[in-house]
Amino acid sequence: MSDETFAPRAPTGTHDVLPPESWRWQRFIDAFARRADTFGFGMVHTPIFEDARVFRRGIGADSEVVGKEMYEFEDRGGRQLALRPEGTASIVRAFVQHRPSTPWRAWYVTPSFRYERPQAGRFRQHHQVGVEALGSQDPDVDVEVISLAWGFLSGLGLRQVSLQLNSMGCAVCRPTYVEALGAMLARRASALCDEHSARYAANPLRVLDCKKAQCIAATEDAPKIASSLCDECAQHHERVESGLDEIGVAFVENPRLVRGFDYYTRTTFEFTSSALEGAQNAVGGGGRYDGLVEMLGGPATPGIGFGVGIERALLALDAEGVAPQLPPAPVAFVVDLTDGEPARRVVAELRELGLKVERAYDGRSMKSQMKAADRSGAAVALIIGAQEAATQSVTIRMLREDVPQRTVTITELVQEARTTGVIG
RNA sequence: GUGGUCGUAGCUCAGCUGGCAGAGCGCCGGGAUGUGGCCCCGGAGGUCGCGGGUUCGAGCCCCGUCGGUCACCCCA
Repeated sequence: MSDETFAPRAPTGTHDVLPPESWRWQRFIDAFARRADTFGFGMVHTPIFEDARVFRRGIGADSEVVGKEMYEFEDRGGRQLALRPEGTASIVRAFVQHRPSTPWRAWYVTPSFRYERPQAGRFRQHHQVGVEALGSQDPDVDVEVISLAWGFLSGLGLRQVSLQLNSMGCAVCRPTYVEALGAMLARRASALCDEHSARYAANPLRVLDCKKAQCIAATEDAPKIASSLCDECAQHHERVESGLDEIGVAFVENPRLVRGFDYYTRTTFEFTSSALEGAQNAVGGGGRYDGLVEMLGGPATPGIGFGVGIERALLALDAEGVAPQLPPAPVAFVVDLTDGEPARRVVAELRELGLKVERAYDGRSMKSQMKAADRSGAAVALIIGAQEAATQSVTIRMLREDVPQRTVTITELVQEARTTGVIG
């Protein structure tokens, strides 16, 4: 592309987040951070790229996300790296590397990359907040993790979100089930959808998740994983369910819920919004991954976590009509007609008190500055003209209420602001 | 990867069977000399996504291409 026509844009499927939208993001992340902290999770940062094997091993080399959608590249040193396609594997890699004492609880906020065709609610770079709890297989941890997600989503104001729950079994009981399911699918291969009639054998579980009418019909009476769980898994699942009942978190049992990553064992769950039309209705999901730490070279360590998509959750809030909160307006806007030191002093001293103060620049006309003051949403305009500058004072003009304006010295203004926390 | 749809001012869009590129909003300036919103006047701002083709003439028709958007698939 020649320089004359070079007009850069954010790459396909990526987006800039500007005010006021960025304010919503900040609030969203803050709310999650506070809630995660009350549950004892500490924030963890990991690099957004990893040795590609970190993702390939745990998520599954033949999974959609790793096999077809991962951003992979070779760096200048010949290393095979990949941009993070989901949050869990990196955290587990960090756990294996640093071996913190267990139980270990981490929360994160991160971009996540998948090479997909963008559409409503789906991007090549999206963002998630999430948690991972490592080192315990207690079903109470499952319940806590799920209730953290649930409480967070409803705390945002979401009402049309439902929780779907399933158990994927473990290394002991799942193979038996998958074999039985595969055998059954083999007998009906011709009844499956085009894609799965040829590929069901690679991962029979995925067929259960297929939304095509043929597959749904052909698997209607397929064996349910719930009925082939081993005793330990069945007991674990029951305790998760009763725990959720106890604390009043409603869920629907969905034996067809199969998530896209191979590392899941036992508890899996997904939060879907009925306010989001179409297929992109999952706002969050997660599950237990009792074998993942070992797969990444660590000691046998159980774990469970979830991720919530920031863009999806905000989309769901919009769809439910939850009004976004606006950033706070400045408390004062300084209108300066003298291009003088007093205006700079007022702005600096008020900001030093922690007050949000704005002003105009470039020596604009008073009319222009007053318009800017009004548009800023400030409650008060502090006017400094030749008169005020000469006496080190400001004229306080209230913009939102009908009261006479008054003039005070800058020293008085700052003193008043210091004691009352407001101006005017 | 497949398909639908749309690309005209910063934003939202109009532009007739092909004939001088427009509006609203926003922005800047002004409306008796220091006062915002409402109103009035003026101004800046465009290679009509890009490249070919047809034509006396293309924003409009044809082909290609890039991008946005929506859906399939998959997922947050």
